[in-house]
Amino acid sequence: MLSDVMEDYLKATYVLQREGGPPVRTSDLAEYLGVTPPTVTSMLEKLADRELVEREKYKGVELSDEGETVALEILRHHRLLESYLAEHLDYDWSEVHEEADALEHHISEAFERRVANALGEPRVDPHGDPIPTEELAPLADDDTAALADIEEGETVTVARVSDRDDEHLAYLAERGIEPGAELDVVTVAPIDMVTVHVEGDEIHLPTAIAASIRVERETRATA
Amino acid sequence: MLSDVMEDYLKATYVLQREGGPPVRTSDLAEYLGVTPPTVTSMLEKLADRELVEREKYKGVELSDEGETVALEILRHHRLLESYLAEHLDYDWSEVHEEADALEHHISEAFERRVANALGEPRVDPHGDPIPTEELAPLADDDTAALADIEEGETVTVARVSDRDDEHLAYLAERGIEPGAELDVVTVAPIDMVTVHVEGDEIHLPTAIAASIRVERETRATA
DNA sequence: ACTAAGTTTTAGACGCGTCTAATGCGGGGT
DNA sequence: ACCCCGCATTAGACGCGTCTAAAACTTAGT
Ligand SMILES: [Mn+2]
Ligand SMILES: [Mn+2]
Ligand SMILES: [Mn+2]
Ligand SMILES: [Mn+2]
Repeated sequence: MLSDVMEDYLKATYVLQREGGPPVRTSDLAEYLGVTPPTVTSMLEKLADRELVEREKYKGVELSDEGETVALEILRHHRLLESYLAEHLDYDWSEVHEEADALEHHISEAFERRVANALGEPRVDPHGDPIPTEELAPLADDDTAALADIEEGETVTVARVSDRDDEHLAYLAERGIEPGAELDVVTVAPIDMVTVHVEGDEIHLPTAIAASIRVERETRATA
Repeated sequence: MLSDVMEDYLKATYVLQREGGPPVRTSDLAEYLGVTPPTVTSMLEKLADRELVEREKYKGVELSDEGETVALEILRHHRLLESYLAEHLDYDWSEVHEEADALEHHISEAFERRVANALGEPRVDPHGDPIPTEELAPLADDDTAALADIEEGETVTVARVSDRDDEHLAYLAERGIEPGAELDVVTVAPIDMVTVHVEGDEIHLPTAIAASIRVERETRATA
């Protein structure tokens, strides 16, 4: 009953709302989705009519519970697909995103279930992002920090890497910076640069990239 | 560059052309695709403009070489997906068709390759239909006969079952009539019915169903 | 050769998702 | 308080894939 495109707007709104908080603005969605602002406005009207978002004109939009559920459903598809491609079809975790984006709107509930089952009901995808449960319960708040904000001398564990950019992902993959990796933060931003040690290697990361790596401070997650 | 819908028209044209020969008529496509004849006419014009079909007005349409290649590509996706779902995701061969139909337009060439590889480059799908090669070479002509046309007393091997109808498929699956099964044809059409023995069981098949089961007479294929 | 039946095409419309150009709103700096 | 500027919305258009209703063609039967 919802088009692919509507599902993408809802997913985008969810992601942006999670990182910037509501309301999500027209221009942010336009940029995220690669579309012009008037296009977003008209879609947002449609979504508001269907009560998938609450819209305040000129302010932006916030997902309704129903809209959030749709977003979680698509996110579950996306992340399950990424996990499956990586685990069973030999994809590298840096090339998995695009394929999942194309498929996420077209799989049945049966497919979702069987893939989840084949994977053993995973909780996180290859980038470290949480996979919504089958019941689509709201996700826990994110309590990680950006690598760019860590102090020199700290040791942290990589929790997530942004799946938004293939190039960055490939760059990090080559250097062993992936969810679960331990990082010693050596220097921060002598000039727009973070230097870390990982597995004995010294790696230099532009701040733009370091900002998209989320880390945990204590090793509390090694349960 | 081609829309999903165009791909579906090309695939449908291929299938109909294979079973009825060219030209494929507007109304046949309309019925096959569940769409009205004017809709087909307008799509066929578009396809002819792009030289994917040769069209003779009021007569019908025949695939160009390029159109056939597209059709084979989609058919390859479809049948590879069906095979993969059956083999690796625990689908029954009677429920595989719909999922493949939804996914066939959205997988990448990389996905196609990895799935083919995981399956060991299969030649036929779970319904016994041939899978086009990666190079999309034209398929060999079909030399099977319809079960409905077999004489009483013959023993035949099931080559293919039509994947068009879930209900029929489930019916046949339950009774062990699947590609590779040996059938003794006991009686033909006492009144619209074919009776066969398979694995010791006696099965009665309405002619409508028997017409959609393709069989081989000699056991020559047991190479 | 004519006509009726059936099929195909033309004509005109609609909803969707998108765009560009023009207009409208609203908050921050003087 | 006012003005500007940036952002958002409105207005109007377009291509796609679909439809219904009307017209045109084909063909088979007399
Ligand atoms: Mn998507
Ligand atoms: Mn991911
Ligand atoms: Mn299809
Ligand atoms: Mn099949």
